[in-house]
Amino acid sequence: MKLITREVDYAVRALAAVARAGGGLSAAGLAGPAGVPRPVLRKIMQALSRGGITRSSRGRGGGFVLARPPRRISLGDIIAAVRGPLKFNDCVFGGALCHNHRTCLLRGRVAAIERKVLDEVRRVTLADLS
Amino acid sequence: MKLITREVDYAVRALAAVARAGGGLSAAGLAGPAGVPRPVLRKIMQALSRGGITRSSRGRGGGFVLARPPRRISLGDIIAAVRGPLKFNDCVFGGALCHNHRTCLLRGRVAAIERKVLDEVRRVTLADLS
DNA sequence: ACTGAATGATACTAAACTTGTATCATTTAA
DNA sequence: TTAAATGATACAAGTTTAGTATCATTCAGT
Repeated sequence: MKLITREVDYAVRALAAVARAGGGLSAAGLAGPAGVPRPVLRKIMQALSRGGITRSSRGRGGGFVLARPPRRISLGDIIAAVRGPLKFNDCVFGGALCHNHRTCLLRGRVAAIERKVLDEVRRVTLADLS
Repeated sequence: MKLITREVDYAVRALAAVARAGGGLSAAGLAGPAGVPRPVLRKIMQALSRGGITRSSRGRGGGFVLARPPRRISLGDIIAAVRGPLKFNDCVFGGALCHNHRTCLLRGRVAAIERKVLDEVRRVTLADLS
């Protein structure tokens, strides 16, 4: 099971580069140094913008800047933007079939673990990763 | 991302049934009540036996029993047997290409989180889940 | 011995997710 | 007007997960 997929890894590297640069950086400018295929990086940067982590400016000379300081961008934010929210806990029986859904012992335990992981990934910030 | 895949979920249910039964249970006897396709359950039970969580007896009247008391079978054991060890941390660059492998900040953080999750899944036992 | 019920091992198919590619539309500065 | 950039979206390939099928082996009961 991967917590950090390739896309998350790319996203962290790209954001670190944006943070270092201070000014705006284009996807093309990011992809090269990071060793990431340009179209992939574009998709990732778009997801980060949709998630409110970066702000983009279009057109010639455009690019991406951080929407807030690195210390206020968490690994959890990045994962959520790129992959959607964490879900350790996909009930096999989808709630409909399983009457124990609310009381299921496994699910309760796993939900608790998931909350801890969420705490952890929110505690790590881009500032720690740059 | 799923910590609990369908197979792990099945495995927990099946083991809980074995624990309740006290005596040995066959895959066929387990699959029905749990609502799991029989061949799937067989594969899972085989994995659990290979992992030393259950002991099997073959031939007529055979089946599965727990290899040790429920309190000593952890969710971590079950996950490891069915899916292999947890790996949050698949380095994108596979170590060969990436010179920062040892110092990579992201990897260090994620490894720490992984250790915590390992602690957690080892702390939950089959006895808690039955 | 024979038979039927059971696991061991393994190969295969199907579905879902991840990764990477391609295209076209829109915006903006020069 | 043009070139450089993002927005949106559709598509293809690769990998993982889920489920199926088969044959070999073991063992109790007759």
